[in-house]
Amino acid sequence: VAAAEADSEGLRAWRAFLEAHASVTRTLDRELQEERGLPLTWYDALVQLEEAGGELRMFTLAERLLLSRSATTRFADRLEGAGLIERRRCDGDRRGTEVSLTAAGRAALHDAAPVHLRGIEEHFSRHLDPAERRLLAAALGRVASVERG
Amino acid sequence: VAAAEADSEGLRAWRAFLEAHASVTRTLDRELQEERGLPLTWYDALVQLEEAGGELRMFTLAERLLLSRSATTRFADRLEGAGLIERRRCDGDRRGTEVSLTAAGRAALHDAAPVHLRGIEEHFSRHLDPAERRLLAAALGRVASVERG
DNA sequence: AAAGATTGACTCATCAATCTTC
DNA sequence: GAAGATTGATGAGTCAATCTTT
Repeated sequence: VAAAEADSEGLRAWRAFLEAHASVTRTLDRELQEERGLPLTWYDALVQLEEAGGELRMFTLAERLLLSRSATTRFADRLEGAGLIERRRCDGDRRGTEVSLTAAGRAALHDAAPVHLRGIEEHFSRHLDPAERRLLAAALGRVASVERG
Repeated sequence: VAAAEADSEGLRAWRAFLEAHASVTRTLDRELQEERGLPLTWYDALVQLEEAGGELRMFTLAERLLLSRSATTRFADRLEGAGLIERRRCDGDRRGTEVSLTAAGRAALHDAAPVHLRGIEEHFSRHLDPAERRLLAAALGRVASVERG
């Protein structure tokens, strides 16, 4: 995903942004896959569940993972097949499905976390000085929150 | 694609980076599609060709688009089917295939460019002041170039 | 009828194997 | 045999339609 012809500073920032995203996410996915056999998307799902206290509704999981509902259904099929999560009909509202981490899911997450965190440090944070980290967090957080809404 | 549990500044920057990427690229793709009927991936391919002087080998196009060779073959099939590019056997080395922009391809590119550039300005650059733009371009350019290898 | 989740048809990516030319 | 490109099988995402529960 590149950009266009003119070369304003904003456009240069955008292109660098795209290139950095592509190269770093590919590297992180490859490392996690090779060292722990876990795709980055699976890791993300486990993180979301853990941060939510171990349990989420399909609907909410879809939002957090930036996936469509149907993609989340199929994704949950795979994670459930691998024994990392469980599905359960909601008690209050039986239209809904609750997804929760299994013991194996928690174990996979804790096994993978150091590799992933090391990767973020090594392939991303390490290239930024403290001021740049703060600025990126603030500036991109602003971009994300405005555009999400 | 989210990240993990600890909340160092580097990790906060990484999360903001991921969120910003997801929301902005989705918006840009949707706008380009709605207003010009062109997927962002197609636009990118046309830009790469134009910047290369209108002609590239499949091999090189694959590298620039960060796609596998086979994905590039199928992608070129679609673009060729739509009349935006042409394939031609290389003169010097007849193993290779040269891809070039057609007049329709150039027209589609020039038709789409203003929409895309406006989108980058509106959904990305606008949220950054001049100093932030410079810093992002420099810092992320560094990340990308080191990680690209 | 609307909300939550799933399924069907389709698009687009990847790896491994194959074909052609060097 | 190796390089460039393509094809086959498969994985994973989307939208539209469907099923169940409210």
